[in-house]
Amino acid sequence: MPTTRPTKRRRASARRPTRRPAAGQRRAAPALAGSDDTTRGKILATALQVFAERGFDGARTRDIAEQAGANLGLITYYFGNKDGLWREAVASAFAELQREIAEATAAHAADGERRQLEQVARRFIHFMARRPEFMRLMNDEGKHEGPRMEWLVDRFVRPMHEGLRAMIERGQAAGFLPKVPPVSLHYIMLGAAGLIFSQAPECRRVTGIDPTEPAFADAHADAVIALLTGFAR
Amino acid sequence: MPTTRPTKRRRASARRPTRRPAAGQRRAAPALAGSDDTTRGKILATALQVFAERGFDGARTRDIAEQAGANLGLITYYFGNKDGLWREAVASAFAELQREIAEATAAHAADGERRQLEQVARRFIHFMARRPEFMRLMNDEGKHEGPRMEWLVDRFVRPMHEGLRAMIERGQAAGFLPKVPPVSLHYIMLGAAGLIFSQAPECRRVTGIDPTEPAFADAHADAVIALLTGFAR
DNA sequence: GTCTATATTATGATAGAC
DNA sequence: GTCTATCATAATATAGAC
Repeated sequence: MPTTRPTKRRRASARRPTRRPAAGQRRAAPALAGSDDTTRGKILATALQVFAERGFDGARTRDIAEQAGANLGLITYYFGNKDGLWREAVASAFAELQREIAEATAAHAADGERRQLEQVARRFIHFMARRPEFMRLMNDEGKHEGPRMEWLVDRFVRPMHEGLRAMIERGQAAGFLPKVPPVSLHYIMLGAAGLIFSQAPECRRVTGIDPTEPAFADAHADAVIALLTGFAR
Repeated sequence: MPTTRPTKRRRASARRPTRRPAAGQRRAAPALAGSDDTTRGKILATALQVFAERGFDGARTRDIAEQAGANLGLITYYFGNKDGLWREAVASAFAELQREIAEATAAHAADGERRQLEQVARRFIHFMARRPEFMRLMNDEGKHEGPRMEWLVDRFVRPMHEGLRAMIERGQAAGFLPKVPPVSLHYIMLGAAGLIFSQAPECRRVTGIDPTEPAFADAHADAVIALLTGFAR
Protein backbone atom coordinates (compact mmCIF):
# COMPACT_ATOMS: atom_id res chain seq x y z
CA MET A 1 0.00 0.00 0.00
CA PRO A 2 1.62 3.25 -1.08
CA THR A 3 2.19 5.89 1.53
CA THR A 4 1.01 8.58 -0.79
CA ARG A 5 -2.56 7.58 -0.12
CA PRO A 6 -4.22 8.96 -3.24
CA THR A 7 -7.62 9.32 -1.65
CA LYS A 8 -10.83 10.11 -3.40
CA ARG A 9 -10.34 13.67 -2.29
CA ARG A 10 -7.56 14.14 -4.82
CA ARG A 11 -8.98 15.55 -8.05
CA ALA A 12 -7.59 14.55 -11.44
CA SER A 13 -4.94 17.09 -12.29
CA ALA A 14 -6.75 20.07 -10.84
CA ARG A 15 -4.13 21.84 -8.75
CA ARG A 16 -0.77 22.40 -10.43
CA PRO A 17 -0.89 26.12 -11.25
CA THR A 18 0.75 28.04 -14.03
CA ARG A 19 4.13 27.06 -12.56
CA ARG A 20 5.90 30.33 -13.22
CA PRO A 21 3.95 33.22 -14.78
CA ALA A 22 5.10 34.75 -18.04
CA ALA A 23 7.96 33.34 -20.06
CA GLY A 24 10.15 36.42 -19.96
CA GLN A 25 11.12 36.53 -16.31
CA ARG A 26 12.35 32.99 -15.81
CA ARG A 27 15.81 32.77 -14.35
CA ALA A 28 18.81 31.03 -15.81
CA ALA A 29 19.25 27.72 -13.99
CA PRO A 30 16.04 26.80 -12.21
CA ALA A 31 17.01 23.14 -12.02
CA LEU A 32 19.51 23.46 -9.19
CA ALA A 33 17.69 23.30 -5.92
CA GLY A 34 19.99 25.54 -3.95
CA SER A 35 20.63 28.19 -6.56
CA ASP A 36 17.25 29.83 -6.57
CA ASP A 37 16.28 32.47 -4.05
CA THR A 38 12.68 32.76 -5.12
CA THR A 39 10.17 31.43 -2.66
CA ARG A 40 9.58 28.49 -4.90
CA GLY A 41 13.29 27.77 -5.06
CA LYS A 42 13.70 28.05 -1.32
CA ILE A 43 10.87 25.61 -0.74
CA LEU A 44 12.44 23.20 -3.18
CA ALA A 45 15.89 23.41 -1.63
CA THR A 46 14.48 22.95 1.85
CA ALA A 47 12.30 20.08 0.75
CA LEU A 48 15.33 18.24 -0.59
CA GLN A 49 17.00 18.53 2.79
CA VAL A 50 13.99 17.52 4.81
CA PHE A 51 12.92 14.63 2.58
CA ALA A 52 16.46 13.31 2.65
CA GLU A 53 16.80 13.61 6.38
CA ARG A 54 13.41 12.34 7.48
CA GLY A 55 12.19 10.26 4.57
CA PHE A 56 9.00 10.91 2.65
CA ASP A 57 6.68 9.95 5.48
CA GLY A 58 8.72 11.61 8.19
CA ALA A 59 9.00 14.89 6.32
CA ARG A 60 6.29 17.32 7.34
CA THR A 61 5.13 19.88 4.84
CA ARG A 62 4.74 22.30 7.72
CA ASP A 63 8.40 21.95 8.60
CA ILE A 64 9.47 22.38 5.01
CA ALA A 65 7.44 25.56 4.65
CA GLU A 66 8.64 26.91 7.97
CA GLN A 67 12.32 26.19 7.34
CA ALA A 68 12.03 27.71 3.91
CA GLY A 69 10.45 30.81 5.42
CA ALA A 70 7.42 30.26 3.24
CA ASN A 71 3.74 29.78 3.80
CA LEU A 72 2.32 26.30 4.02
CA GLY A 73 -0.29 27.00 1.35
CA LEU A 74 2.42 27.74 -1.16
CA ILE A 75 3.38 24.11 -1.35
CA THR A 76 0.01 23.34 -2.83
CA TYR A 77 0.22 26.42 -4.97
CA TYR A 78 3.57 25.55 -6.53
CA PHE A 79 3.72 21.79 -6.38
CA GLY A 80 0.16 20.51 -6.11
CA ASN A 81 0.83 18.25 -3.17
CA LYS A 82 3.54 16.62 -1.10
CA ASP A 83 4.20 14.06 -3.78
CA GLY A 84 4.69 16.70 -6.43
CA LEU A 85 7.07 18.55 -4.17
CA TRP A 86 9.04 15.37 -3.61
CA ARG A 87 9.34 14.74 -7.32
CA GLU A 88 10.61 18.19 -8.09
CA ALA A 89 13.08 18.01 -5.24
CA VAL A 90 14.39 14.67 -6.43
CA ALA A 91 14.58 15.85 -10.01
CA SER A 92 16.63 18.84 -8.95
CA ALA A 93 19.04 16.63 -7.03
CA PHE A 94 19.55 14.36 -10.01
CA ALA A 95 19.95 17.29 -12.34
CA GLU A 96 22.76 18.53 -10.17
CA LEU A 97 24.47 15.15 -10.10
CA GLN A 98 24.10 14.61 -13.82
CA ARG A 99 25.66 17.99 -14.50
CA GLU A 100 28.51 17.13 -12.18
CA ILE A 101 29.19 13.78 -13.82
CA ALA A 102 28.90 15.12 -17.33
CA GLU A 103 31.34 17.87 -16.49
CA ALA A 104 33.87 15.48 -14.97
CA THR A 105 33.53 13.08 -17.87
CA ALA A 106 34.08 15.86 -20.39
CA ALA A 107 37.02 17.29 -18.47
CA HIS A 108 38.85 13.97 -18.65
CA ALA A 109 37.71 12.75 -22.05
CA ALA A 110 41.24 13.05 -23.34
CA ASP A 111 42.77 11.04 -20.51
CA GLY A 112 43.15 7.30 -20.61
CA GLU A 113 40.16 5.21 -19.62
CA ARG A 114 41.62 4.39 -16.25
CA ARG A 115 42.37 7.94 -15.26
CA GLN A 116 38.99 9.05 -16.50
CA LEU A 117 37.19 6.56 -14.31
CA GLU A 118 39.30 7.58 -11.34
CA GLN A 119 38.56 11.24 -11.85
CA VAL A 120 34.85 10.71 -12.33
CA ALA A 121 34.77 8.57 -9.21
CA ARG A 122 36.62 11.25 -7.28
CA ARG A 123 34.20 13.89 -8.42
CA PHE A 124 31.29 11.66 -7.52
CA ILE A 125 32.63 11.09 -4.03
CA HIS A 126 33.06 14.78 -3.43
CA PHE A 127 29.53 15.31 -4.61
CA MET A 128 28.31 12.75 -2.09
CA ALA A 129 30.21 14.52 0.67
CA ARG A 130 28.76 17.87 -0.29
CA ARG A 131 25.25 16.58 -0.84
CA PRO A 132 24.65 13.58 1.40
CA GLU A 133 20.97 14.21 0.79
CA PHE A 134 21.34 12.47 -2.51
CA MET A 135 22.17 9.05 -1.17
CA ARG A 136 19.70 9.44 1.67
CA LEU A 137 16.89 9.95 -0.81
CA MET A 138 17.99 6.93 -2.77
CA ASN A 139 18.27 4.78 0.32
CA ASP A 140 14.79 5.74 1.42
CA GLU A 141 13.03 4.93 -1.77
CA GLY A 142 15.13 2.08 -3.11
CA LYS A 143 14.33 -0.20 -0.23
CA HIS A 144 10.67 -0.78 -0.99
CA GLU A 145 8.39 -1.11 -3.95
CA GLY A 146 6.03 1.70 -4.74
CA PRO A 147 5.18 4.38 -7.24
CA ARG A 148 7.91 6.71 -6.05
CA MET A 149 10.58 4.05 -6.42
CA GLU A 150 9.36 3.13 -9.86
CA TRP A 151 9.32 6.73 -10.99
CA LEU A 152 12.78 7.30 -9.57
CA VAL A 153 14.28 4.22 -11.15
CA ASP A 154 12.71 4.54 -14.56
CA ARG A 155 13.45 8.20 -14.86
CA PHE A 156 16.84 8.61 -13.22
CA VAL A 157 18.44 5.53 -11.76
CA ARG A 158 18.38 3.26 -14.77
CA PRO A 159 19.97 5.74 -17.19
CA MET A 160 22.69 6.50 -14.69
CA HIS A 161 23.15 2.85 -13.94
CA GLU A 162 23.65 2.11 -17.61
CA GLY A 163 26.22 4.84 -17.96
CA LEU A 164 28.20 3.52 -15.05
CA ARG A 165 27.88 -0.06 -16.20
CA ALA A 166 29.44 0.87 -19.51
CA MET A 167 32.39 2.39 -17.68
CA ILE A 168 32.68 -0.67 -15.47
CA GLU A 169 32.70 -3.04 -18.40
CA ARG A 170 35.30 -1.02 -20.24
CA GLY A 171 37.40 -0.95 -17.09
CA GLN A 172 37.10 -4.69 -16.73
CA ALA A 173 38.00 -5.26 -20.36
CA ALA A 174 40.99 -2.97 -19.99
CA GLY A 175 42.03 -4.89 -16.90
CA PHE A 176 42.02 -2.12 -14.31
CA LEU A 177 38.78 -3.17 -12.71
CA PRO A 178 38.35 -6.65 -11.24
CA LYS A 179 36.30 -9.14 -13.21
CA VAL A 180 33.46 -9.55 -10.74
CA PRO A 181 29.77 -9.35 -11.68
CA PRO A 182 29.16 -5.80 -12.92
CA VAL A 183 26.00 -5.41 -10.86
CA SER A 184 27.94 -6.32 -7.73
CA LEU A 185 30.70 -3.92 -8.60
CA HIS A 186 28.19 -1.20 -9.27
CA TYR A 187 26.65 -1.40 -5.81
CA ILE A 188 30.02 -1.97 -4.22
CA MET A 189 31.16 1.31 -5.71
CA LEU A 190 28.07 3.19 -4.64
CA GLY A 191 28.15 1.78 -1.15
CA ALA A 192 31.86 2.23 -0.69
CA ALA A 193 31.71 5.76 -2.00
CA GLY A 194 28.54 7.00 -0.38
CA LEU A 195 27.52 5.20 2.79
CA ILE A 196 29.91 7.09 5.02
CA PHE A 197 28.35 10.36 3.90
CA SER A 198 24.73 9.33 4.02
CA GLN A 199 25.40 8.06 7.54
CA ALA A 200 27.44 11.09 8.55
CA PRO A 201 25.53 11.76 11.80
CA GLU A 202 26.01 8.19 12.90
CA CYS A 203 29.66 8.29 11.89
CA ARG A 204 30.18 11.45 13.90
CA ARG A 205 28.65 9.97 16.99
CA VAL A 206 30.50 6.68 16.71
CA THR A 207 33.93 7.95 15.78
CA GLY A 208 33.98 11.68 16.41
CA ILE A 209 34.92 12.19 12.78
CA ASP A 210 32.84 14.31 10.46
CA PRO A 211 33.24 12.57 7.10
CA THR A 212 31.87 15.50 5.16
CA GLU A 213 34.93 17.60 6.01
CA PRO A 214 36.60 18.17 2.63
CA ALA A 215 39.94 16.83 3.85
CA PHE A 216 38.36 13.62 5.04
CA ALA A 217 36.26 13.28 1.93
CA ASP A 218 39.37 13.58 -0.18
CA ALA A 219 41.16 10.87 1.77
CA HIS A 220 38.06 8.72 1.47
CA ALA A 221 38.10 9.16 -2.29
CA ASP A 222 41.75 8.05 -2.32
CA ALA A 223 40.84 4.99 -0.30
CA VAL A 224 37.94 3.98 -2.52
CA ILE A 225 39.93 4.43 -5.70
CA ALA A 226 42.90 2.57 -4.28
CA LEU A 227 40.68 -0.36 -3.42
CA LEU A 228 38.83 -0.43 -6.71
CA THR A 229 41.77 -0.19 -9.04
CA GLY A 230 44.64 -1.06 -6.74
CA PHE A 231 44.04 -4.79 -7.08
CA ALA A 232 45.85 -4.77 -10.40
CA ARG A 233 48.87 -3.00 -8.99
CA MET B 1 12.24 18.02 16.79
CA PRO B 2 12.05 14.27 17.33
CA THR B 3 9.36 12.40 15.54
CA THR B 4 8.55 10.41 18.62
CA ARG B 5 6.66 13.35 20.00
CA PRO B 6 6.83 12.61 23.72
CA THR B 7 3.81 14.70 24.53
CA LYS B 8 2.55 15.59 27.95
CA ARG B 9 0.12 12.74 27.56
CA ARG B 10 2.86 10.22 28.02
CA ARG B 11 3.14 9.27 31.69
CA ALA B 12 6.50 8.49 33.34
CA SER B 13 7.02 4.76 32.99
CA ALA B 14 3.40 3.82 33.54
CA ARG B 15 2.62 1.41 30.73
CA ARG B 16 5.10 -1.41 30.23
CA PRO B 17 3.30 -4.43 31.71
CA THR B 18 4.65 -7.56 33.30
CA ARG B 19 6.28 -8.49 29.96
CA ARG B 20 5.85 -12.25 30.16
CA PRO B 21 3.94 -13.80 33.09
CA ALA B 22 5.61 -16.40 35.29
CA ALA B 23 9.25 -17.37 34.94
CA GLY B 24 8.65 -21.03 34.20
CA GLN B 25 7.05 -20.84 30.79
CA ARG B 26 9.59 -18.68 29.00
CA ARG B 27 10.84 -20.22 25.80
CA ALA B 28 14.42 -20.92 24.87
CA ALA B 29 15.58 -18.14 22.58
CA PRO B 30 13.28 -15.15 22.88
CA ALA B 31 15.91 -12.80 21.45
CA LEU B 32 15.51 -13.84 17.85
CA ALA B 33 12.67 -11.94 16.32
CA GLY B 34 11.53 -14.61 13.91
CA SER B 35 11.83 -17.61 16.16
CA ASP B 36 8.94 -16.90 18.44
CA ASP B 37 5.39 -17.87 17.54
CA THR B 38 3.75 -16.22 20.51
CA THR B 39 1.66 -13.18 19.70
CA ARG B 40 4.34 -10.98 21.19
CA GLY B 41 7.00 -12.64 19.06
CA LYS B 42 4.95 -12.33 15.93
CA ILE B 43 4.39 -8.64 16.54
CA LEU B 44 8.11 -8.17 17.06
CA ALA B 45 9.11 -10.03 13.93
CA THR B 46 6.57 -8.13 11.86
CA ALA B 47 7.61 -4.82 13.37
CA LEU B 48 11.21 -5.42 12.33
CA GLN B 49 10.08 -5.94 8.76
CA VAL B 50 7.78 -2.96 8.63
CA PHE B 51 10.10 -0.54 10.39
CA ALA B 52 12.91 -1.55 8.05
CA GLU B 53 10.80 -1.20 4.97
CA ARG B 54 8.93 1.99 5.74
CA GLY B 55 11.10 3.75 8.31
CA PHE B 56 9.95 4.69 11.77
CA ASP B 57 7.57 7.39 10.63
CA GLY B 58 6.26 5.46 7.67
CA ALA B 59 5.55 2.34 9.70
CA ARG B 60 1.99 2.21 10.94
CA THR B 61 1.24 0.36 14.10
CA ARG B 62 -2.06 -0.72 12.56
CA ASP B 63 -0.20 -2.39 9.71
CA ILE B 64 2.18 -4.09 12.07
CA ALA B 65 -0.64 -5.45 14.18
CA GLU B 66 -2.61 -6.54 11.15
CA GLN B 67 0.29 -8.26 9.40
CA ALA B 68 1.18 -9.99 12.63
CA GLY B 69 -2.40 -11.18 12.99
CA ALA B 70 -2.59 -9.44 16.33
CA ASN B 71 -4.78 -6.80 17.87
CA LEU B 72 -3.67 -3.19 17.76
CA GLY B 73 -4.06 -2.76 21.50
CA LEU B 74 -1.50 -5.45 22.13
CA ILE B 75 1.27 -3.21 20.94
CA THR B 76 0.64 -0.94 23.88
CA TYR B 77 0.17 -3.91 26.11
CA TYR B 78 3.49 -5.51 25.26
CA PHE B 79 5.70 -2.61 24.26
CA GLY B 80 4.22 0.52 25.79
CA ASN B 81 4.23 2.51 22.59
CA LYS B 82 5.57 2.62 19.07
CA ASP B 83 8.98 3.70 20.27
CA GLY B 84 9.24 0.79 22.67
CA LEU B 85 8.26 -1.58 19.91
CA TRP B 86 10.93 -0.12 17.69
CA ARG B 87 13.58 -0.59 20.34
CA GLU B 88 12.75 -4.18 20.95
CA ALA B 89 12.67 -4.90 17.26
CA VAL B 90 16.06 -3.28 16.76
CA ALA B 91 17.51 -5.05 19.77
CA SER B 92 16.35 -8.39 18.39
CA ALA B 93 17.96 -7.65 15.04
CA PHE B 94 21.27 -6.81 16.63
CA ALA B 95 21.11 -9.81 18.90
CA GLU B 96 20.78 -11.98 15.83
CA LEU B 97 23.70 -10.32 14.09
CA GLN B 98 25.91 -10.47 17.15
CA ARG B 99 25.22 -14.16 17.52
CA GLU B 100 26.06 -14.67 13.88
CA ILE B 101 29.35 -12.79 14.10
CA ALA B 102 30.38 -14.41 17.36
CA GLU B 103 29.71 -17.82 15.86
CA ALA B 104 31.72 -17.11 12.74
CA THR B 105 34.57 -15.66 14.75
CA ALA B 106 34.66 -18.68 17.01
CA ALA B 107 34.46 -21.12 14.13
CA HIS B 108 37.56 -19.64 12.54
CA ALA B 109 39.54 -18.75 15.64
CA ALA B 110 42.15 -21.33 14.73
CA ASP B 111 42.61 -20.03 11.19
CA GLY B 112 45.07 -17.34 10.28
CA GLU B 113 44.01 -13.74 10.72
CA ARG B 114 43.41 -13.23 7.04
CA ARG B 115 41.21 -16.24 6.57
CA GLN B 116 39.31 -15.41 9.72
CA LEU B 117 38.50 -11.94 8.44
CA GLU B 118 37.44 -13.35 5.11
CA GLN B 119 35.16 -15.87 6.70
CA VAL B 120 33.58 -13.40 9.08
CA ALA B 121 33.03 -11.01 6.17
CA ARG B 122 31.45 -13.79 4.15
CA ARG B 123 29.14 -14.69 6.98
CA PHE B 124 28.24 -11.05 7.45
CA ILE B 125 27.39 -10.65 3.79
CA HIS B 126 25.14 -13.67 3.84
CA PHE B 127 23.44 -12.26 6.89
CA MET B 128 22.81 -9.02 5.03
CA ALA B 129 21.32 -10.94 2.13
CA ARG B 130 19.07 -12.92 4.42
CA ARG B 131 18.09 -9.97 6.57
CA PRO B 132 18.22 -6.80 4.49
CA GLU B 133 16.06 -5.26 7.20
CA PHE B 134 19.15 -4.81 9.24
CA MET B 135 20.88 -2.33 6.99
CA ARG B 136 17.62 -0.61 6.21
CA LEU B 137 17.08 0.12 9.88
CA MET B 138 20.61 1.44 10.19
CA ASN B 139 20.27 3.60 7.11
CA ASP B 140 17.07 5.11 8.39
CA GLU B 141 18.31 6.11 11.78
CA GLY B 142 21.95 6.84 11.07
CA LYS B 143 21.19 9.70 8.73
CA HIS B 144 19.82 12.12 11.27
CA GLU B 145 20.36 13.12 14.87
CA GLY B 146 17.79 12.14 17.40
CA PRO B 147 17.15 10.01 20.45
CA ARG B 148 16.72 6.82 18.44
CA MET B 149 20.02 7.29 16.66
CA GLU B 150 21.80 8.00 19.93
CA TRP B 151 20.31 4.98 21.60
CA LEU B 152 21.18 2.80 18.64
CA VAL B 153 24.75 3.99 18.39
CA ASP B 154 25.57 3.94 22.07
CA ARG B 155 24.04 0.59 22.66
CA PHE B 156 24.84 -1.40 19.53
CA VAL B 157 26.73 0.39 16.81
CA ARG B 158 29.73 1.58 18.78
CA PRO B 159 30.58 -1.79 20.31
CA MET B 160 30.32 -3.47 16.95
CA HIS B 161 32.29 -0.73 15.32
CA GLU B 162 35.08 -1.20 17.81
CA GLY B 163 35.18 -4.92 17.22
CA LEU B 164 35.45 -4.43 13.49
CA ARG B 165 38.01 -1.69 13.84
CA ALA B 166 40.25 -4.04 15.80
CA MET B 167 40.04 -6.57 12.99
CA ILE B 168 40.75 -3.88 10.43
CA GLU B 169 43.81 -2.63 12.25
CA ARG B 170 45.18 -6.13 12.68
CA GLY B 171 44.60 -6.76 9.00
CA GLN B 172 46.39 -3.58 8.08
CA ALA B 173 49.30 -4.42 10.36
CA ALA B 174 49.48 -7.90 8.86
CA GLY B 175 49.47 -6.35 5.39
CA PHE B 176 46.38 -7.98 3.91
CA LEU B 177 44.21 -4.91 4.24
CA PRO B 178 45.15 -1.62 2.57
CA LYS B 179 46.52 1.11 4.79
CA VAL B 180 43.73 3.62 4.35
CA PRO B 181 42.00 5.42 7.23
CA PRO B 182 40.27 2.74 9.30
CA VAL B 183 37.05 4.72 9.53
CA SER B 184 36.93 4.95 5.75
CA LEU B 185 37.64 1.28 5.40
CA HIS B 186 34.95 0.49 7.91
CA TYR B 187 32.22 2.25 5.98
CA ILE B 188 33.61 1.05 2.68
CA MET B 189 33.21 -2.49 3.92
CA LEU B 190 29.68 -1.93 5.20
CA GLY B 191 28.59 -0.14 2.08
CA ALA B 192 30.23 -2.58 -0.29
CA ALA B 193 28.81 -5.53 1.57
CA GLY B 194 25.33 -4.28 2.34
CA LEU B 195 23.99 -1.63 0.01
CA ILE B 196 23.01 -4.04 -2.73
CA PHE B 197 20.84 -5.92 -0.27
CA SER B 198 19.26 -2.98 1.47
CA GLN B 199 18.39 -1.64 -1.98
CA ALA B 200 17.25 -4.98 -3.31
CA PRO B 201 13.90 -3.73 -4.69
CA GLU B 202 15.65 -0.97 -6.58
CA CYS B 203 18.29 -3.40 -7.82
CA ARG B 204 15.60 -5.75 -9.05
CA ARG B 205 13.83 -3.05 -10.97
CA VAL B 206 17.00 -1.62 -12.49
CA THR B 207 18.78 -4.81 -13.40
CA GLY B 208 16.27 -7.62 -13.17
CA ILE B 209 18.56 -9.33 -10.69
CA ASP B 210 17.43 -10.27 -7.22
CA PRO B 211 20.56 -9.84 -5.14
CA THR B 212 19.15 -11.75 -2.19
CA GLU B 213 19.22 -15.00 -4.17
CA PRO B 214 21.75 -17.14 -2.30
CA ALA B 215 23.82 -17.78 -5.43
CA PHE B 216 24.09 -14.09 -6.18
CA ALA B 217 24.84 -13.26 -2.56
CA ASP B 218 27.66 -15.75 -2.58
CA ALA B 219 29.17 -14.26 -5.71
CA HIS B 220 28.80 -10.83 -4.17
CA ALA B 221 30.71 -11.99 -1.11
CA ASP B 222 33.49 -13.25 -3.37
CA ALA B 223 33.61 -9.90 -5.10
CA VAL B 224 33.78 -7.88 -1.91
CA ILE B 225 36.46 -10.07 -0.40
CA ALA B 226 38.47 -10.04 -3.60
CA LEU B 227 38.40 -6.26 -3.66
CA LEU B 228 39.23 -5.83 0.01
CA THR B 229 42.11 -8.24 0.25
CA GLY B 230 42.97 -8.74 -3.39
CA PHE B 231 45.04 -5.60 -3.58
CA ALA B 232 47.93 -7.42 -1.93
CA ARG B 233 47.78 -10.28 -4.34
C1' DG C 1 -4.21 -11.67 26.96
C1' DT C 2 -7.20 -10.21 23.57
C1' DC C 3 -10.85 -7.54 21.87
C1' DT C 4 -13.92 -3.19 20.41
C1' DA C 5 -14.59 1.41 20.59
C1' DT C 6 -12.98 5.92 21.27
C1' DA C 7 -10.17 10.02 22.57
C1' DT C 8 -6.56 12.99 20.84
C1' DT C 9 -3.58 14.92 17.99
C1' DA C 10 -0.73 15.63 13.87
C1' DT C 11 -0.77 16.56 9.22
C1' DG C 12 -1.92 17.08 4.33
C1' DA C 13 -4.92 19.71 1.93
C1' DT C 14 -8.17 23.57 0.95
C1' DA C 15 -10.91 27.95 0.85
C1' DG C 16 -10.83 32.38 0.32
C1' DA C 17 -9.24 37.19 1.81
C1' DC C 18 -5.75 40.35 0.50
C1' DG D 1 1.83 35.27 -4.83
C1' DT D 2 1.17 35.18 -0.10
C1' DC D 3 -1.48 34.91 3.94
C1' DT D 4 -4.86 33.05 7.84
C1' DA D 5 -8.06 29.92 9.16
C1' DT D 6 -10.02 25.52 8.71
C1' DC D 7 -11.35 20.96 7.16
C1' DA D 8 -10.80 16.06 6.79
C1' DT D 9 -8.61 12.25 8.04
C1' DA D 10 -4.99 9.14 9.37
C1' DA D 11 -2.51 7.36 13.10
C1' DT D 12 -1.11 6.78 17.95
C1' DA D 13 -2.64 5.99 22.22
C1' DT D 14 -6.14 4.67 25.69
C1' DA D 15 -10.21 2.83 28.27
C1' DG D 16 -12.45 -0.79 29.57
C1' DA D 17 -15.33 -5.11 28.45
C1' DC D 18 -14.59 -9.95 28.12
